[in-house]
Amino acid sequence: MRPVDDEAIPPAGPRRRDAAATREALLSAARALIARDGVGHVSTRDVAAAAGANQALVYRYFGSKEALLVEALQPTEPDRTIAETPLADLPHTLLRRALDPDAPADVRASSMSTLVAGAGTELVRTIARDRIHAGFTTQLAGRLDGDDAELRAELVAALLTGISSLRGQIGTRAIAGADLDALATYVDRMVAPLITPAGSDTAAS
Amino acid sequence: MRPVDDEAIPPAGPRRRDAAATREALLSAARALIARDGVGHVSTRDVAAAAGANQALVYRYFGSKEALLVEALQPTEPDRTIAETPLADLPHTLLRRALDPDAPADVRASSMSTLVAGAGTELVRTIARDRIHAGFTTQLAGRLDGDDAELRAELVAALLTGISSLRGQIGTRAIAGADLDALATYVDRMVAPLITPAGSDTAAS
Amino acid sequence: MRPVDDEAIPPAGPRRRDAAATREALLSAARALIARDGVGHVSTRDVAAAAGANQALVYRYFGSKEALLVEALQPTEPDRTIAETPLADLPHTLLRRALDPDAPADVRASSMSTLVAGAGTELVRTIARDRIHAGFTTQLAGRLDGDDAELRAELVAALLTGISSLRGQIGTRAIAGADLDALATYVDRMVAPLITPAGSDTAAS
Amino acid sequence: MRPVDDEAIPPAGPRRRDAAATREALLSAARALIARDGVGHVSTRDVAAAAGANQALVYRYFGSKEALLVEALQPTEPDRTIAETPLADLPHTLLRRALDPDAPADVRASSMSTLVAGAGTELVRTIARDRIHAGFTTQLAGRLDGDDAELRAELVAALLTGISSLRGQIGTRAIAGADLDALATYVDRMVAPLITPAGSDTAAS
DNA sequence: CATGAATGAGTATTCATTCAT
DNA sequence: AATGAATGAATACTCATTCAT
Repeated sequence: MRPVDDEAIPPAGPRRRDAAATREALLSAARALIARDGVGHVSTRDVAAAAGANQALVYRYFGSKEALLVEALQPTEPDRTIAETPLADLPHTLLRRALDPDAPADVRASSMSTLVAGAGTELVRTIARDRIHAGFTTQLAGRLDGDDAELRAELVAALLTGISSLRGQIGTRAIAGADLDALATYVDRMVAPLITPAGSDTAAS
Repeated sequence: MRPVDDEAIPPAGPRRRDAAATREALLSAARALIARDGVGHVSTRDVAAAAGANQALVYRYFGSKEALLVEALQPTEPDRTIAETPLADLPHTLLRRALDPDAPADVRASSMSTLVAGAGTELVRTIARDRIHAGFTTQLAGRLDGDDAELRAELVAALLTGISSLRGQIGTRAIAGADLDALATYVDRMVAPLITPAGSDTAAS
Repeated sequence: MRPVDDEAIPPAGPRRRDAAATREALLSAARALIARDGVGHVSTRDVAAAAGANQALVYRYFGSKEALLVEALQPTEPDRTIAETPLADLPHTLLRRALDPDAPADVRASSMSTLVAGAGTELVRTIARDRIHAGFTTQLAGRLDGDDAELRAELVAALLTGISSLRGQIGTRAIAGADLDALATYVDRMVAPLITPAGSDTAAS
Repeated sequence: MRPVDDEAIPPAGPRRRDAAATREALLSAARALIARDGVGHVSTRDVAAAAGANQALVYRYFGSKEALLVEALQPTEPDRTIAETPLADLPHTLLRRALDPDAPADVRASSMSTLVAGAGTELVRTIARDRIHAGFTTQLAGRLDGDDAELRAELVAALLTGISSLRGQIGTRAIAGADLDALATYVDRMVAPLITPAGSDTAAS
């Protein structure tokens, strides 16, 4: 029932007398551990050790473990993809972003599949919900015509979340093994009925 | 699955001197707790209490907490839905099964979204993977014609997993609020490109 | 700022597999430590160590450190002194009880001066208040005639509390060095105006 | 003295580059906190914050938390009451001084009941003892005729200490609720046998 | 002279697990 | 077959204190 210990996260060298750097080191250690073991499995001790810092500094800089995690789960830079990508390109663009295995730890730590995997606590659920609401329920839905725009937007999120969970967390054979282009092709087809102008077909079942 | 205390799980009466029954009581208590609080939140003490049994019996009968959970996460009866439902009806049928909030605890405990939410541990990941392999990668893929059958089958699983996560765990506004019929309609449309005889259109993008 | 380490409390030998005895050992260790170091300075670890028991047993048997302390601060047997001693003998009788240096740890742990010395926490304040209310404000006052019975009764408590604080905690030269008989003589004289039938003298100042 | 948050202690503005003033600010903050929360509840961090100073300055100026507290617990100005008040007026005069809730923080911080309530540590015990020795065992006793002068003087201290503990710390019903005049009347009567020229009656019991 | 960064030891509490009965 | 006692390691968090700038 313990998380994987492969892919060890080496303790960073001591980063003496530099508050900003220490804070960042803690955050970044937290993200690495979250990405590797899941939100539910990070302890302040491990974070401090991985950051090469004293455990008490977590409280100096963040006030509580929870506050540290909340900050670690926030994406480091705002994502304009949903706002700016042409609708037709959106599905596979988002997919590639979500599945990029070379993404830095902070991106992986704040990915949807990481969040869903840590959905055992209200904290994480809230963060995940807010992120979907902002990106999909609000932003993407605003770009969709026709009925049920919010629902259709969230279904895009659901598909992407499901895929990244199966590929990144669970590791099912076909999805984990597929190449991105093949996946992108199918995702585009599945999403097409949601984003193409609904027109008269909304009523059809 | 959110840790709520509303829906209390009453301690079962003492089940003295009946090994099989005690074992079963532990399993069933574990399932109820998993369904209510998530895999990551069950303690052997709570399970024992809910089963009206002694905590040490977990070890007598299962050897470890982990082993108990593994068994509790297995579905109690084989599901013939994937094998027997006409392909065209399969998506919404599976969706209704996955989202039924009145399903018995053992079904909810072993649901995909419960598993994904507990994906912080290798144990749970393995169980989830095996279940998708059996139901989708193997069984459903076997019923699909054309290229990439396994991948297309797993994409159905991904969509359903994503939807039930967002509805049952995260609680996003539109998906959590939608009525099942509306959801089913859209799911059918999304899945259609995957299960309709692919014919010549597999190559088209 | 650390309490005295003289008069070491030896760790009791392991008291295996006897719940009642272990519970009692914890209580009694707690009382010894309270009597020596004050309520504010007992840690669950020290109590467990002094009791020769595991720290977790504090929680098994008492639920929390606070609950253990509350129980440890309770007198072990009800005191009928105030109810049954003739009024004229009461002051020196109570004094002797309060100052007996050979009293067992449980009596010393629950003494007024110990409580007052730990008055930094609401918990201890409440216990002290309740004890004085029961013994003096209610019981003794009920036996007093004339005006201000409650106040006069509490003044008896105040004097006794003050004396035992100065003798037992602070250790002032004269009070700590005095023999009990001399002390008793003066206490009787001080208390006399409070317990003698007030008659017409209440008005006099 | 009960840890209340009502009566908040505002952080003083920055007191830059004035060693003496900073030292004084720390002392005075310490006194305010002691008076409000009790000796056992002051942390160097809180003191520093309340003084608007850096926590490390506690060590620069005092060497240790303990040394700061020792100094904070000393009365700021010598009290001539015991030396100069006519014996007959002394009891109620001292009582009013001890119970004045509007006394400045430094007086309240160094009051006997505050000291007794912090008697869990040797440090505080020593301070309390020294203060009683100076004021009562030596000074007051010097003004008393007859036998056992030191003991009788300390008994006055004991009574006053007891009363202020029950009124200010424990809060027993009658003593905490009594008005000062009533209290003073009874205190005078109790103390009378101690300070009136004892003459031949010392032997009588 | 003053600051703020860093440290190590301490706190209460919980949990999976084993042992004796 | 079952019970309840006991254990050890882990967790989040706090505090007095020291060090480098």
